[in-house]
Amino acid sequence: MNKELPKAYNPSDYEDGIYQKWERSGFFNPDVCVAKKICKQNADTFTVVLPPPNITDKLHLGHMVMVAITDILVRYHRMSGKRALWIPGTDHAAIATQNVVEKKLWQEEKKTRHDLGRKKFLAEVWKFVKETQAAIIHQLKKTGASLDWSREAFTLDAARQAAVKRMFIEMYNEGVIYRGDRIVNWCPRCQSTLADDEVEYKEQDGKFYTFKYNKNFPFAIATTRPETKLGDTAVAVNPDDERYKKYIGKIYEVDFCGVPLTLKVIADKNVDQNFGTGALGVTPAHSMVDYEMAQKNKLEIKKIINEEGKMADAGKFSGLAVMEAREQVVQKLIDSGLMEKEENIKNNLSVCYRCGAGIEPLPSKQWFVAVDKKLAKLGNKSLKQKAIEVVKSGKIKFVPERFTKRYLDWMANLHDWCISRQIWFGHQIPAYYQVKSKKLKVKSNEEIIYVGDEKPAGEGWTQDSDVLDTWFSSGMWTFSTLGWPASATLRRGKPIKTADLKTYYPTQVLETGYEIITLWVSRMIMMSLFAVAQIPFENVYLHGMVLDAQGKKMSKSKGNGIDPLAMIQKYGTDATRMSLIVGNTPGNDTRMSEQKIAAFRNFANKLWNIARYIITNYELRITNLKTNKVGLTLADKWILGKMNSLIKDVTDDIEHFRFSQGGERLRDFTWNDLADWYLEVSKFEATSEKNKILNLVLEALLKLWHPFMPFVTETLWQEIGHKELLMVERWPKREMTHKLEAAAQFNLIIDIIKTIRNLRSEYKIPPEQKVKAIIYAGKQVELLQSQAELIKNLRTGVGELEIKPSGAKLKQAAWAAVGEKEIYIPLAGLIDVAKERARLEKRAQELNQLIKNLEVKLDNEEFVKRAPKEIVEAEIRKLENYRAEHKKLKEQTRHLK
RNA sequence: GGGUUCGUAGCUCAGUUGGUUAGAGCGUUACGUUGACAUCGUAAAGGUCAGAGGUUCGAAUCCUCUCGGACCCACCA
Repeated sequence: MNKELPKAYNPSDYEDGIYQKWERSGFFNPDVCVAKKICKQNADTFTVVLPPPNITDKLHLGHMVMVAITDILVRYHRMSGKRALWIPGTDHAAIATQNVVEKKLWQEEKKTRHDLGRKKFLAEVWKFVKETQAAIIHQLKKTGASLDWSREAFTLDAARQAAVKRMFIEMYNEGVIYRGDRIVNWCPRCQSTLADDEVEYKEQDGKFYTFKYNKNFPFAIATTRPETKLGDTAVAVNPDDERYKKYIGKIYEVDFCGVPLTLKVIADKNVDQNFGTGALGVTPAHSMVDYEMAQKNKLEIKKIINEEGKMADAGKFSGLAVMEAREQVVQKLIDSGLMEKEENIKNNLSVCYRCGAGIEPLPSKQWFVAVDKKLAKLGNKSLKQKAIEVVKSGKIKFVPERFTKRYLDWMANLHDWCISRQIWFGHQIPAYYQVKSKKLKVKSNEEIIYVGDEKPAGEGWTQDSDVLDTWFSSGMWTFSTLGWPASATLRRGKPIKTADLKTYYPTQVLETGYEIITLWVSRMIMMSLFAVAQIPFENVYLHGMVLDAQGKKMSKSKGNGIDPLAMIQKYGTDATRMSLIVGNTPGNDTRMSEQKIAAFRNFANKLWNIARYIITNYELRITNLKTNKVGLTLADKWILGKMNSLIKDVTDDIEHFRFSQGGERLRDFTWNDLADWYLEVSKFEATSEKNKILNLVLEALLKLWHPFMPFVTETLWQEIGHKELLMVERWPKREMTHKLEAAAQFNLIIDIIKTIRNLRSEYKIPPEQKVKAIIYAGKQVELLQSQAELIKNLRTGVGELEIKPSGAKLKQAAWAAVGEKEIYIPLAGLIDVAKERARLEKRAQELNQLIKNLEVKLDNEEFVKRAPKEIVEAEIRKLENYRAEHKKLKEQTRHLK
C-alpha cells in the first residue's frame, strides 16, 4: 500500500493548486517547452487564438464550450510533442460596452455621456473594462484553459491600437478604405447611428395611403409615409408592368403640396406589381432600398429630415416634426382631392433597440472597406474574391462542412463594409480634417483629409470623432496577437513577419460559434489576406449554441444563463467541461442541465476510485513496463488489446474533431471494460504481471483523459508520485499488437458470466445460495477450463462448475445460449418451466420469420447479382446461424417437457 | 418572402461513405451492495427513427412533398 486517498474526489480541493502549478511551470508557453526540452526546437506548431470574449459580461456556458473544445485540442497537440500555442485575450466590444456603461451611468447618476464629455466618459468606461476583464481572466483560469498568459492581448491595448492604426492607414493608402455617403439607421433620441443588427422591428397599426402627387402626374402611388414624399426624386415601376411601360424614362415637374419636385419614372424589377398601385415614390435620402435605386439610376439625393427627426429643406413644412408633417400632408391631399384611398394595415416599424424610438434612415458620411476593389497585392483580385477563393480551394475548411455554403453565399452578396461608428469607446479613426476657412461653414466635401499615425502639423486639424467598428480590430486578431506589425520591418506591399508571426502563423483552428461566421470569420479572412497575404486559420470548428433547459437561447438580456463558476464550484471543472463536450456535435445546439453535469461529477469520482484502488493495492511507478508475454492471462491480453484500440480511436476522434465520440469512448472503456471487468478480475488473478499492466493501463488512461478532464487526471498523476506534469507527458502510442483472439475469447467469458447472473436473477436465486453450472462448451472446452476459477469467483455464485465438450441429456434445466455455446444450470425445483417454454417459443417464432425473410431475399436474383459479395455471404451465414439456432431451440424445447 | 438546418426512448442527444436484431447518459422500476466507489452494482421496461410517397436487393441515412421547431438574410414601399 502506497498512500491514503480520500474516498471521494472533491475537485475544489485540488483545482486551483493544479492550475497554479501549470502556470508556474511556464509550459503554456511553447517557447518555454522548447527551452526546457519538453519539445523539439523544430517541432510542428499548433496555434489557436482564443476568440476574445466581450468585456461587457462575464463568461457564460457558450464560452465554456469554446474553451473546453479548444483546450482538448491544445492539450492533445502539446502532449503529441508539438509547439502548442493558445493566445488569450478580450474584446473591447465598442458599442456593446459603451451601451452598458451609458446605461449604468443613467441608472446610477441620471447622466448621459454628453454630460460627462468624451474624456471623463472614457475614463468611466476604462474603469468598467478593468473590472470585467479581471473577472473574465479569472473565469478562464477556472475552466482550466491552457492559455499562454504571457501573450495576453486586448483588442484595445497599446499594441493592438498601433496595429489597427497601421491597418487603417495601409488600407487607406491602397484605396481599400474610403469615405462615402450612406444611409444609416439614425436614432433621433440617442443621436447616434445604429448597426443593422441593433435595429428592431415592431409590428404596428399603420395607414397605407394611395394618392397622386398632383393633378398633372399621370398615376397614383402608395405609401405609409407621405411626408417623406417631399424628398422624392423618382417614381419606380416594374419594367414588365403594362400599365406604366409607356411612362418609363419620362420626367415630370410636379408641385407636391406646395413643394416643387422633379420626378423621373424609372424601372426596377424589384417593384411588386401587385402591391399598392404597383408604383412607388423613390425617396433616396430616407430609405435604404430607395437609396440603392438612386445609385443605380444616378438620382439626386434630397435630404428632407434632419438629425433631430424634424423636416428640413422641405419648403413650408420645414421645422415640423415628422408626424406633424405627415398629418398636414395628408390633410392637404384630401383637401385637394388627390387622396384616393386610406387603408389600415399592419407594418413593421424600425425602432431603436435601446430606447424604442422610431428610426430615421438618413444619409451620412461614413468610412468603408471596399470589398470589390481589385488590388495589385492580391494578384489583381478583390478582398471578396480572395476570401471566396481560399475557402473554395479548401485552404480553409469548415467543420461541419455545411457552413461552407453559408459563408460562400454570404460572401457573394457582401457589400462594402461600413466601419465607422458614432460612439466614443473604441479605436478612434486616424483621419484628420482641415477646413479651408474657419469663418465659412464648409460642407464635408470641402474638407482636406489626412490619414496617418499623428495629427499633421498646421492649423485647424481635427481628428474624426468616430471610432471603428469593433469587428475591425477583432478581424485582425489572428495576426495582431502575434506581433503584427513590427514597425521596423514594415514594408508596404510585402508580407510582414515578426518572429512569432513567422513561427506560429497561420493558426490551425478557429473554434467559435456559427452565429459569427459572417460578422467575424469573414472579416478575419479578408484582413489576414490583406495584411500578411496568408489565410488566418486552416480549420474553422463551429460549436452550437448552449441553450437552457427549455431550449431557449441563453442571453444576458434574458438573464437565463447558467453561471459556469457556480457549476464549477459545485461539480468541478472537469465535470462541467465533459457535460459540455459529450452530446455536443459541431454546428448543433445543445441543451444544458445540471443533471448532466452531476452525471460527469459521478464519473470523475469513478475515475478517482479506479486510481485509488490501484494506488492502494499495487506498487506504483515501475520503471520497466515491458510485460512478459508468457505471464499474461486471457484478461490481461484482453485489456491490453482494448487499450490499444482505444488509443488509436481516441487519437483519431480528436484529430477529426469528434470530441463527443472520443469522450464517450473513453468513458465506456473506463467504466465498462476497466472498472467493471478487468479490475474485478484482477482481484482474483494475482499474477506477476498484474502490477505492470495496471500501471501501464492507468498511466495511458490518465494521459488519454487529460485533454478532456485535465484537473482530476493531473491530480492523480501527482498522487501516483510523478514529479513531472502530466500536461507535458507524451501522448500514448499503440505499443502492443491488437489481440483479436484474446478479445473474442474474453468476451465469451464475459457473456457466460453475465448469463449466469441473469439466470440467477430471473429465477430469484438468493445470493447466498450456490449453484452448479454445467457448460457445454463445444470446441472451447480448454479455454473455459482455464478460466473456470475466474467464472466461479466473479460474483456468479457458482459453487461447482462442470465443463463438457458436448450436449448430454438434460433434466429440468434453465438454459441460455451464448453464441454457439450453452450453459445449463440444473436448479431442481426452482425453474419455471412454463415461462421458459413461452420464451423459447417466442424466439422460435421470431427465428421462423427471420429465416423466411432471408430465404426470400436469397432467392431474389437481383439481390444475389447486385448486392456486394460480402453482404450476400454475410446473409448466407446469417441464415445458417438462424437455422442452427432454430434447430437447437426445438431440441431444447423438447427437454423442457 | 429567400436560405440553412433539425425532428431517433419520458428527457438530452449519438448513429461516420445506405448493410446483421437502431445506441448512450440521465430519469423510471425491481433487486443487490461491510474493504476502490451509495458520487456504487446487476438488470428490466421504454423506439411503426415527425408523416406520406419515391429511388434501391436493402433507407433513420438519398430524393420529393406535408407538418412542426430553430437560426441566418432581406424587409413590406
